[in-house]
Order: sequence, then structure tokens, then C-alpha cells
Amino acid sequence: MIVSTNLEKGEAPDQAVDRRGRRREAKRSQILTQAWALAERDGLAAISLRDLAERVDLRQPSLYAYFDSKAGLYDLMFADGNRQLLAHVGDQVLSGDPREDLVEFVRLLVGFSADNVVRHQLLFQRTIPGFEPSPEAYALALEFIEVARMRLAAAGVDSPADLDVFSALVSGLAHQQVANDPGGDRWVRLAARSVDMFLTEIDQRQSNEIQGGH
Amino acid sequence: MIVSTNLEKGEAPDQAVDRRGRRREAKRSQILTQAWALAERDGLAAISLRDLAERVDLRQPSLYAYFDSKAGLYDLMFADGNRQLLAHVGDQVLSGDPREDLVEFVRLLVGFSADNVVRHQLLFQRTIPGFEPSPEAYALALEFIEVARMRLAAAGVDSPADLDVFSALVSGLAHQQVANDPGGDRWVRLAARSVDMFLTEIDQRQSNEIQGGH
DNA sequence: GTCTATATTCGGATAGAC
DNA sequence: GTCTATCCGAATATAGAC
Repeated sequence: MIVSTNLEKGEAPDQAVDRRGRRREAKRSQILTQAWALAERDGLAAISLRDLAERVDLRQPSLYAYFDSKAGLYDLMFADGNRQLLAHVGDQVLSGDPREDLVEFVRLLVGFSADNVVRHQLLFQRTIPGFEPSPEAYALALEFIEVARMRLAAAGVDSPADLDVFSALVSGLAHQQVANDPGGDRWVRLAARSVDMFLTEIDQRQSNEIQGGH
Repeated sequence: MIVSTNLEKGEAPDQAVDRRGRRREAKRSQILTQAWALAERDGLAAISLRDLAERVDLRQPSLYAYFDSKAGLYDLMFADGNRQLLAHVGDQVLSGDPREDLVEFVRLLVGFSADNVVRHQLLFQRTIPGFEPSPEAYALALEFIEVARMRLAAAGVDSPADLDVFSALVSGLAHQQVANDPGGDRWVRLAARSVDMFLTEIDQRQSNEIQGGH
């Protein structure tokens, strides 16, 4: 269900993209799809440009028309993965009940990791030794964080410590899902219970403060 | 504070280990120490046997007297890391209050990950593509799991779903700590609050069941 | 158990023609 | 933008002497 969503930023959809541009974009998309597939097979760090070229019907040096180093490829993948994640959580139809929406958001998030282990690794783990995303790619990551922040704010969560506990809880669900039941839903199913536990604790903490508890 | 604890299993400490054996053990320990250091610098997957040999004053082929492939090295490291983790949590002095002890256990665990990122990666993440620990090495991982299970049982936690939520919570704290504040304590500090939140939810769930709640 | 020497394969990257 | 040809370095692993 994951489709590469790698369109150029400010591209007008009319004449700016001529036949040449389309061909190039198609190849670019093909490269990303196969890069993810290779990462799934061999591990993210072990992607070989030779293998990648073969899979997209190019000679290995020709790849350098699409990125200027292997780190550049990871940067493309980082941006692509974030666009896919944004599209995935963007599909959510809000119910109007912020708590319920937050549960569903967590389900979508953990489900995304479960179904896309290598994307999870590249986006949320630091598995590539020297890799730092470019500012443009990182902006997409910030965009996602902003979505999460808004969902939490709607449910009344906004203190830094609360956000840290929440991020730990969600990343833990995703991590356990990926590490111990990849492709399954053993931890996805615990999303509702976990969010409930989290929100209840915050409610109690706040009512304690109102009553003058420590 | 981490020391390699790689003693042979059933070795009698008297005459069984002669001068030769001691030298060999010392080298073995040296190899492991430097392997961890290299992994920290270059990433776990990028350890080079050339670099490793140089750091322990051997020629690269001589390493094969200590393991028979690179996977064998990872296996040694996996076992070593688990022994260190067991030693780390084994230092804990129990207070008699299982809840308090559980909090401290989580603090030790998250602290271990925070201070030993690569060990955390090798033991808890699946970052090396084809690596599977040998049965002997995996037995040490099971030993740790058993310790955790006992600590939880003492605090009254034993249902499978509860254990899954707990494992997600703890691994999430560790993961966020490692990924976003390596060497710090931003998530370590949340251990007490998180465990409390977790145990409170279980208490409420149980009292609901007694009262005939859903 | 450690060495020298070497096999073999594979990696990323560049030059320059078309 | 894609190709052929090639460079250069690095990787793991093995053979065989001491």
C-alpha cells in the first residue's frame, strides 16, 4: 500500500513537467522503490549501488545522475519515507473525539512501523553510522512531529514531560512490534489500552494538582 | 564501568587455566573491548577485522583463532553484552518493596542502554542483517528475561498482555533515551513515573474485574 | 597461535565518449 | 542521461611456514 510520493517541491503540474521530466521522475520513483526492497533484503546499511542499478535497468554509474553519493541516496529515502508516513497518518478521518482520534493515530503509527520495518529504522532509529538528513529532508520529519503535537494538544497533552512519556510509549510499541512480531499486530492491538493508560494518568495527575496534592 | 566478563563456562579456576589459557583469555577480553569501541565509532555493522586486529596487536588472520567468521565475532559480543547486562542489573540491592524494586530495575535497564548504545543495538534491536545468536549465547538473553519476569511477578504482574505493555514501555524509554539524548538522562528520569502509571492501570483493571466491570 | 602472502570479491566513485 | 572502462581501496577468508 506504500507508494513512493517523491514529487519535486514547487513543480507546476502543467507544462513545467515535459516528457523528459516525466521519464526522469518515473526512474526516480523506480529507484526509490527498489532501494527500499533492497534494504529489506540486505539491511539498510548494506544496500549496494550495483544491485540497485541492476534492478532499475541502469548501469551503476548512471545512478549518479539521481544522487551524488550513497549518503544522497539515504537522504532521498529519508524524505520519501517521511512523505509516506505523512500520507499514511493523513488518511485518518477525525471523529471529533480527541481521545479516540489519538488512539487511532497511534494505531496508524505503530501499524506503519510494523508493515515497514526498514522505513521505521531509517526514520526513527539511528542505524546508519554517519547519516544526517539534509535540512530539506528533515523538514518533512518536523512536519510529522507537528502533526503528532497537534493531535496530542487536542487531547489536552502539552507539557514536555508528558510528551516524552508519550513518545516513549509509542516508540516502544512500534519497536517491540518490529523486533518481535514483524508483520503481525501483537503490539498494535495494545495501542488503545496504552493510550488510555497514558491519558488516565494525566487526568489523575491534573486533578491531584487541583486538589493541592503534591 | 563496563568490563568484559567473558569467562569460559565450566572452567575450574585452579589448574585448568594455565599460563597459556590465561594469555588467551586476556587476548579474548581485549578483542571484545576493542570490538565494542570500534562498533561505537563506526557502527555495529561496519566493524572491520583489519581495524580490530590492529587495535589488539595482531595480524588480521590471527583473529580467526578466536572466532571462525565475522558472525562468530558478533556472537561473542552478543554473549558478552548479555553478561554485562546481567551483571549490571545483578548489582541491584532489593528493598523488599516490589514496586520500588521494579522502578529501580527499569532505571538500571534504561540507564544501561543510555550508557551503552551499541550494546543496546546488538541485544535489543535487529540491526545486523543476518545475525542470529547461537543457542549458548541466546541462553544468556533468556536468563535476563527470566530476571525481568521474576521482578514483574513480585510486583503482581504476570499476564501476557501486561508483560507486552511493560516491555513496550521500557524499550520505548530506552529507545528514546538512546536516540534523542544519548549519554543523558531525560528518559531515565521518567522511569518512576512510567512504572507507576503502568502499575496503577493494572490495579484499576483488577479492581474493575472484581467489581464486575467489563 | 601467530605470522606472511595472497586469493577473491565487492564496494563507491570518476573520466570521458556518445 | 546513459554508457563503457577503469581506478582504487577495502572487505573477509584461506594456505602454508614457523
